[in-house]
Amino acid sequence: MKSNAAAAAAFHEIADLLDVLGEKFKPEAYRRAARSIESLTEDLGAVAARDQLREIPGVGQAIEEKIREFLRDGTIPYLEKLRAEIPAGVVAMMRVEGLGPKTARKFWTDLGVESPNALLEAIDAGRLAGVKGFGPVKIAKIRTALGAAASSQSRRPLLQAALVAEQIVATLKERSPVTQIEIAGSFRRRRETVGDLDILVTSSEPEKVLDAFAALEGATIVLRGPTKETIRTRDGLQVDLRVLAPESFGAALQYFTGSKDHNVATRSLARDRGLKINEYFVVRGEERLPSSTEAEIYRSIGLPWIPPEIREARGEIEAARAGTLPVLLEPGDLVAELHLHVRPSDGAAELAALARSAGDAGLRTLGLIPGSHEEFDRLVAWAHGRSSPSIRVGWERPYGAELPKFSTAPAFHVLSANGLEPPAQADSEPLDPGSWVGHFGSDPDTPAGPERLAAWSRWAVAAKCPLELTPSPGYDGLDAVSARRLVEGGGAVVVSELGVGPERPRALAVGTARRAWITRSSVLNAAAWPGP
DNA sequence: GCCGTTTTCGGCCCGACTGTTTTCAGTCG
Repeated sequence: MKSNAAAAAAFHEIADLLDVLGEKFKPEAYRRAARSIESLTEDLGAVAARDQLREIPGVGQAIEEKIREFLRDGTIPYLEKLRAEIPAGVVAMMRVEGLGPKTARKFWTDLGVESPNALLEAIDAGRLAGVKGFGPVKIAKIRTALGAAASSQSRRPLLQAALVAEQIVATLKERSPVTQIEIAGSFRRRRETVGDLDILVTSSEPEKVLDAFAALEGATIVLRGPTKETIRTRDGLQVDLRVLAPESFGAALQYFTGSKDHNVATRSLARDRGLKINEYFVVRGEERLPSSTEAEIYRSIGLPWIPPEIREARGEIEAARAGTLPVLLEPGDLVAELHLHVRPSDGAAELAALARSAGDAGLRTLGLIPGSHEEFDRLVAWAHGRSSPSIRVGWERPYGAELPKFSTAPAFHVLSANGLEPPAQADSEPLDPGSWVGHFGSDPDTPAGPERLAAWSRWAVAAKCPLELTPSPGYDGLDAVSARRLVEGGGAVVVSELGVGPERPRALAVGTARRAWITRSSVLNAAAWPGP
């Protein structure tokens, strides 16, 4: 496998192994290159063929050579050497909560402990007692973390995190004196998966907010200081809360939204202007510049405000500087929801309510998908002549499956990839007009990997077939990197929030579209789309 | 290992928090 994702994985692994060796700056250098490669909208092989690997941020001479080795042989000798030197379990130990490279290395070299399991045995055998730096509290914590490491997943799908986030924000607003509240981090950037939630608040009574946060149902307190508190929810999601002074809110929001690479770039711009940006203020010498809003932070470095979804150091700083930031898709740009499944039990009253919600949400067209032939006919009859919104009845079937005979042709076709790879030939399958492909994962819990999504977007460019974005990027819908690849190639997307009721304001599918630098002109169901 | 409209060498974010250590090291974000 010589995909971008596989190359990135190799560099991430090199970084982890170098961490164990105690290298100070190399791991970050390899990680930076890995992140750049992950967000590349082109195949690494194509970039190498043009001899432009060095243009990838974070790729210099040494990493360019390793990329070429990888593309040629599928392996990197340097990585092989490191693997031979360091047991894989030591990296796994480093991953355990509260353990880092120093500790993992110490256990390995001083105690001969080479894996999390071996560490557990060593603790039970009392071999950690008396080791310098490891008191009873720390040992107990490690023991707990070892138990948790096996069961808790690290990152979870965006949608799942959104449900938790909404709940927590609503509760804090209701039960504590918060003035401003915002979720920062990768959730705000609408990454496909979220590792933790970073909640920022301002309040005149911080203690009360911290208390309310600690009292959230099912919460376990991980740590609590005067300005910062961390809990773990019942299902294992870590949530950080930071209480800030209002004059620092913009600086903190910018700082904790990231991404890391974006912040490195903004800080370097600040340095060029004789400024420093930290999580509290923009500082010129001793002077604190206004830092209560993000716009002020960006203004101080001569930039317009940059939408959080594209803060990934993938050209947004340059675009902001040149005044060419894209006008990203907004929820209000969507004039149609084209992916709404109708339940067999939905009678005329329920359908009318759906239509009303859609109209209330500002939609001009609602696309309904029945589950059976009979329902199809019933819906077509019901939909006839309706307007504001007008109703279209479509059909969903696995990609490649034959379309059943209908008395009236479906208005649109959702073709489910269902975990399959795209056909090798773009034109192997004649597509009905009004077709697009979605459901890339094999089931709701299994995401399609970046390789498969990239393959579908390559296919879609050639086949001139739109692909679907949903609230579960990488799972049922396209991820942002592949979506950007698709529209850069001239392709289009259908943005489906999969609902018209209260869940619609979440706009997670729109978030993914924004992350992919998508403007409304590439969106089939947005106002400005030139038409099929 | 990467990077450079102040540097091709010398930087690379740094503050909060915890446990243990009596002044700090490690982790985390």
